[in-house]
Amino acid sequence: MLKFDITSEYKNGFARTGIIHTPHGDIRTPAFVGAATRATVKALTMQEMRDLGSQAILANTYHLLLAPGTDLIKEAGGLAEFSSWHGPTFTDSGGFQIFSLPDVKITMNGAKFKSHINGDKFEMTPESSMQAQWAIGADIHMAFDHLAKSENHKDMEIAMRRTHDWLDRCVAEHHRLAKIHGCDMPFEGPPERGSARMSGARPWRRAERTQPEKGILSHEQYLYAVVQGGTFNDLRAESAKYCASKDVDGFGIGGVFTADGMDEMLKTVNAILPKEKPRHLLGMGQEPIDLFVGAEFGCDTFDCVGPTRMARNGSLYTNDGRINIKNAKFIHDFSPVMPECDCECCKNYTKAYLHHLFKTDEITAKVLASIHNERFVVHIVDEIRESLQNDSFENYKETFLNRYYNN
RNA sequence: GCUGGAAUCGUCUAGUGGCAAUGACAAGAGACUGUAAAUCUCUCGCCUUCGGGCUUCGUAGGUUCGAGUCCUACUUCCAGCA
Repeated sequence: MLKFDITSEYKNGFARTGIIHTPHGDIRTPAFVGAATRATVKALTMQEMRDLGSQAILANTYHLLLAPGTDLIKEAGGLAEFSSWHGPTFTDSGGFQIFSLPDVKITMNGAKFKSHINGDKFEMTPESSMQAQWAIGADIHMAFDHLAKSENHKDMEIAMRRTHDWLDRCVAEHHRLAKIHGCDMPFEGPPERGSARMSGARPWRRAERTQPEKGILSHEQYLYAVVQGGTFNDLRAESAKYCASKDVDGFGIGGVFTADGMDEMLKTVNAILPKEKPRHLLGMGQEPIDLFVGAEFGCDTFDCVGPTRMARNGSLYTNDGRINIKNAKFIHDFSPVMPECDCECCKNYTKAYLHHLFKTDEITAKVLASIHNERFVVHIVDEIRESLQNDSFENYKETFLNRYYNN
């Protein structure tokens, strides 16, 4: 079982701070997890990710299945080793991507789809997603879920029930694979400070483990169930109950697209999910309000492609709202993107310079912008964690959001 | 000097008698939430009460109901020959 220590609980009964102990190191929560879909955070090196304070990354099973193939990642020693991240890792199941493709056929077994790269036909099932994720070897896996994009209650209910059926199969397959990998021993707790596992230099491996099959990743891997139900809180409650009853290590909350109504939904879901297991809010974090509301109502980790995608497109976060660095008004602006920011971009470069890099399509433009945006969201969640611990969350939230959204 | 060719929106470019006139780039702005995203959308002669109005294809004339397109002259540029 994944070890999760709750270090403080907030007075509203939902928010908390904690530490998730993974085989590749600890995650102090709440935490923003960098989206490294294809085993890389676009435009950034893993060293840059470490330097900007990222604690963990999330890769995608669908993308890694298509390229370079999950067996190759296993051969390389797993996601952390392959990518040189050497820290805590998550994988998404592939459900979200597959159900975003144009030609998806849902079958009894799972979902049939075509590669967006070359049209190759694939079928993904709960079992194959688990197998792929075990080959990729992230510390935390997501159950294969059906994300419906409908506004219709009946459609959402059908998708939710399918997600629940698939969850049972995911759990069974996960435990089968855990046994094969020699990871069925109880987790013994966090490593000692200064150990290889704490430093993150190498994947942590247990000393007294039965010798695994050759080529099999030997570290513990954990499974999160994914709560669905869309915008319907009765379905959310049902889904949370179902997921809570399963033998999983934590929970993903999926199918959320906007902060509107998210507070009520999270109150419903997180009141049902067991407190002692971590919760990941899937895909949310492009808007600062997502992070505040998410943490306030009991989510421990977040991932989102928004910050880096917007960075590549020239949209940069500041405490006064987003700016488009490509706008002509920045041609002569020799101040940093955000003077209060401690990132490499803001400490060393001006808006005028960044504007120039973007207008001339220099690669560095995307690098520096990505460093800044990723640091911005990582920092917000770090501050949220601090403020929850010293009981200043409400004040921080109000001050931040007022300034961000009223400028 | 002679001969031939060419001049179209910031740039390059399509357009041989019936549309403010093609496409690309540049420029201006917007979008982006478990990344089919180094992507996508809009604007791009001037004015507009969004119906339309006005002025445009080197310059000046001409032919024609109608000219970026045909004719004449001029200007500039390019190539070749002197």
